[in-house]
Parts: sequence; C-alpha cells; structure tokens
Amino acid sequence: MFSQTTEYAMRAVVALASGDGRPMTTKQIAKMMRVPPSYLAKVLQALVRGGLVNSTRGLRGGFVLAKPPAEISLLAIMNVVSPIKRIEHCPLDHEGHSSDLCPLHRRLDHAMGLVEEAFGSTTLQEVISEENPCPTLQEELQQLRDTRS
Amino acid sequence: MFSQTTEYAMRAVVALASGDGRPMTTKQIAKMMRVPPSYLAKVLQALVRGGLVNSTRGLRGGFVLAKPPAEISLLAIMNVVSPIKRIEHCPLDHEGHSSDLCPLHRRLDHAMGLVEEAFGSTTLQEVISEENPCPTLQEELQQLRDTRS
DNA sequence: GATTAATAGGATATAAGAATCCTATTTATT
DNA sequence: AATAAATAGGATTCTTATATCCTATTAATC
Repeated sequence: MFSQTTEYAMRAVVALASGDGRPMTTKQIAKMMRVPPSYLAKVLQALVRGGLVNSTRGLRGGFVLAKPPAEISLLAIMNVVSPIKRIEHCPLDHEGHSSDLCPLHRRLDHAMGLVEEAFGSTTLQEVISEENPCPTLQEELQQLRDTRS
Repeated sequence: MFSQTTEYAMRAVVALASGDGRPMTTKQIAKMMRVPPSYLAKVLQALVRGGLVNSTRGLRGGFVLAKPPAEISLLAIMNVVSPIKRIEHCPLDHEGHSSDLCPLHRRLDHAMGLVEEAFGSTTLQEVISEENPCPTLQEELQQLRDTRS
C-alpha cells in the first residue's frame, strides 16, 4: 500500500537516527538497510531537498539528520517522497458545487486521514527507542561500530 | 495512496448498488462513473472473478452485484483489485528469527491495519444510503431512468 | 597541488500500472 | 437463421515508478 520509495526513505532515516550522529555514507546506509545503493542516492537527495537530512560532500562526508529524531514524524518522511493527497472534493462532481464529499470519497479520504494521523503522531524518536529492535539492524550497527573503531 | 484501479472498482460497484438491480453495461457504468470504458471492462472482469459481481453476456446482458450491498465491504472490493498486503515479518530481517515486527514495520503495518479495519467495517449499503450523495451521480442515475422508461 | 572519497545530477534502462484496441464468444430479438 | 448488443480475453501502447550508470563537483588528506 505504501510505495517502495517510502519504505526506503523511512529505512534510511531510521538508519541515520540509529547511528552515533557522525555522517553516514550512501553505501553504509544501503548495506545496513538492504536498499539498492544507486537508488538510495536519489532518495537521499530527495530527503535533503525536503529538509529532513543534511549532506556534506567530499571525503568524510555523508548524511546526517537535519533535526533531532523527536522532531521528525513518519508523516514528514512520507510527505517528502510520496505525499498523501487528501481528497478535497469528489472527483465525480465536475461542477464542484458540493463542498462536502460524497459518501464514497468521504470514506476513502477518512482512511487516508487515519494513516496521516498515525504517521503524523509518530516520531522517529519513538521508533528507534521502542522495544524489539530489528536484530539484523542491530548486527549492522555493531559491525559499523567495529569498522570504525 | 489508493490505486486508480481501486478507485474505479469502488465506483463501479457503487454504480451497481445505486441502480435498480437490472444489469448495467460497461458503457453505462463508465459514463456514470467517469471511468475509461475500455479499462473499466478489465476492472469488471476482475470483480467477476473475485465473486463480487455477476455478468451475463449477450443482448440485454451486463453486470449485477453478486450479493446484497450490505454483504459487500469496501475492503472486499479493494482486495479484488489491489489487496492490502499486511507485513508479516520485518523485510530487513533475513533470518526471520523474530516473530514480532521491528518498530518501524510495526508502525507501517499498524497503519495498514487501520485502513483494513475502516474499509472492512464499511458496507456498500452504508455508503449508498448515506447523506450528501454525489450530485453528479444523482443526475446520471436520473438520466439512466429516463432513457429506460 | 594531487589524490581519494564523498554527494549531485543527468541520462538511460527496466518493470509495473493504466489504458486502448481488436477479435471471439454469447444471447435476446427479429 | 440473421442480426445486434453485450461480455471475455489477447495483444499492444502509454505512462509512471523503480533502478542503474556515468560524469561532474566538492572537500579532506597526504
């Protein structure tokens, strides 16, 4: 239901939030999060343009979060790469004379509202501090620490 | 967020539920619901295969609902054309040793669960008997009655 | 200053979703 | 029996999403 790009964007930001604050390269994030590196590069560019991530070029460069994890919602991430388009008016109504939605599109929009609400009220901070972390991610983080020390 | 095909499928089934029970042709539904007729034909085929709609070929043929509107949920419609795939296990975890989801995918799956629940608990009957019907749809239905009488 | 490691961005390829078109089949009506 | 009106299904096209590759630019280090 959510696009592949949304998946990748969320994984990437979780990776950055799980790190130690030092810049992570595309390659590192890609390996850790099992995302195609060349595609991840594009997704990261989008996240930079969207203001969620900062990048520094050159040797020792990479990506860091632009804000503390507590100030980044899952919705903000999603909105950067494939924004939820709420239904403003019934697409059947060509005249647009009803400000209310028709019953069908009221339901469709409501469902999108639920998702928006759920993602809007969840911060990265909550996600990374929650129980049952992904074991694979833990391993990758450990390996990253090992190669750095 | 929902696919175009889902939109079309829901519109088509609403059209059938709003009618008088006599078979409606692809062309009629397409006009009424502003769906490309040739594509709608494919969507209707899918709805027939999915058991939500019955078809009769030949002159005077067309499509009717296979069940009363009160027994058809929006989820059932969606599941015919682009089923919600709930997340069974974290896609990062290649070993699959955790039956629980990781924090990120728990959230993503939860959001899908909200949609599933909302659509699962809404029947066609509710949708067509609700207030504020789409004015355009009303017009089209009236025209259909006129041309038949 | 040269080299190396990094992002940025353009161009292109591949896959999937959306839409169209044509022909075959079915069935009521004349 | 012939005709007309309908769905069924195959083949094809168009568009968008996903993915890859190559080159340019940037910046730290030697």
